[in-house]
Amino acid sequence: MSGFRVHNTLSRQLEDFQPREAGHARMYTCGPTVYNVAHIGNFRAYVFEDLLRRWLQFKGYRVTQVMNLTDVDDKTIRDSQAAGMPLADYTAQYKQAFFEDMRALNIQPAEHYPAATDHIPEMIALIRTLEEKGYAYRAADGSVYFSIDQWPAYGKLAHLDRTGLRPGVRVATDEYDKENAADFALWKAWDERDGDVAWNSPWGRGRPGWHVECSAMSMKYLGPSFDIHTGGVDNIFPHHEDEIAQSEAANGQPLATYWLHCAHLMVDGQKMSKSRGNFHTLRDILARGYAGREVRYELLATHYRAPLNFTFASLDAARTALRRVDEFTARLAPAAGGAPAGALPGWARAAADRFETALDEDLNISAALAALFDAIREGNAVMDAKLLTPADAAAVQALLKRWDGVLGVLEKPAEAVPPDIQARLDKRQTARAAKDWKLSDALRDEIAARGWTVKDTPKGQVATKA
RNA sequence: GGCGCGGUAGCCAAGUGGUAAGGCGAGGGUCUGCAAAAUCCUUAUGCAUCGGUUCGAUCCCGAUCCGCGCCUCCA
Repeated sequence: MSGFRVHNTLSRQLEDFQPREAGHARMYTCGPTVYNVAHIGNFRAYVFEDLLRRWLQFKGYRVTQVMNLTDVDDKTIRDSQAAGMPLADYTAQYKQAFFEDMRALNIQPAEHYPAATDHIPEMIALIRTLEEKGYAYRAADGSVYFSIDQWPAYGKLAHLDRTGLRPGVRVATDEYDKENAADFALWKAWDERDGDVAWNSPWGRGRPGWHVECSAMSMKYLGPSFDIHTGGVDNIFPHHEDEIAQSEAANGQPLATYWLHCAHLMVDGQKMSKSRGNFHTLRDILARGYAGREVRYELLATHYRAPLNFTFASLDAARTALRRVDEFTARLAPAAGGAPAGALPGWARAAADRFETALDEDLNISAALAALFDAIREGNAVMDAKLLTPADAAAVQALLKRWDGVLGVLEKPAEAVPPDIQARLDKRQTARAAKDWKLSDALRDEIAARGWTVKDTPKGQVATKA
């Protein structure tokens, strides 16, 4: 028993997490299509996956995470052509932007970020295997399709009855050659809209279908069968269903044991998406003066399987909540005074237990944060009563650090005080020593005008960036 | 139509068959030269609606209403 239970989309049940290889968790997390800057709805999924990753590490597992970069598909081709750029140059800029945003959100890097265009041979090999085993067929135009009629388990993830699959409204004109409307492309024959984007293959020039990259790359980096596969709920069907069909038909073993899917980020009650145009990018939000850390908290604080309605009001609430965390840690440091950590005080021990119990239960982040804030309240009360020993304070500091290994949001990035602000702080300190309140207040106004806030605490002035 | 998610205080959000965590906001106290901040306390007789099971249901069962997602672009 690992104690960690996860909701598996396959069974729609909570299941105890047991990796295939003892002590090692292998996970594949569907990544971005790099045709544009990702929006924060996309990042909700990556923050969820980061929490999952960090929780596995907290539980003592070595984690191998793979996140793919989809750098060839209809949209990347379309938009690179519109920009008049080679595909690789066009996608490179969005790959870079993606990693910048991931850093701003304090998301730990995965072990592997394979790009689709670097794995065409692996995909061709997989398609050949499927062809040899009779799961794939070649259509008149040179495209290769997966035949779901040859794969009885089709629909097991989405819980779809194949007879109930309604023919899609959006059936592309070049898909008349399919035997079954639900068959999906493994290899797409080149057409003129693809321009110079094409690779040679046993079936002629063309490009891979969307789903096949994930099957080929997960196999390469994680083996034919691994532990966890994640993505947004919109990936359940068809993307993950198709991945399962391809991989399991080719390998004859389960692709992944656990399938975890996170709910959507909403805006005004509707799914945030590029096509709806109701999205915010991280850049936009940072430009409004919010910190990546605040956005991370906002995305993190709601359970991953519940829809999250994004508002600036809740981002403000996140900021205020984090300020409370910061005040507590700032207060704890002098209380500890560098003393060695003792045993956790009882109230902190209880909070630590609740924190772990909460995250063990399918990453119940709300209950874990409740434990955090209870600890802060009790810690403050104990400090008010001057009952916290340095050893206690050091132990609580260590607990917060341990928690932050999971949350990635408690530690405030240091703010360097610029020289002009520091000079005013020094002058103000002198003025205050002389009880020259008029000058002190004038300096405070000057500092405020430069975007900083001064607080007078028992230990002196503290300046923070507004 | 099929497969799903959600409806808990002003807002956000956990949770349990025995009487509602936490965050934000609000009100009050403490601290303070003033301020700001902080901190402590208080803040849902009720958990969409209607039935049922039960000694007892927000939590179990049934039905209904509302919002949202997927059903071959989508985290």
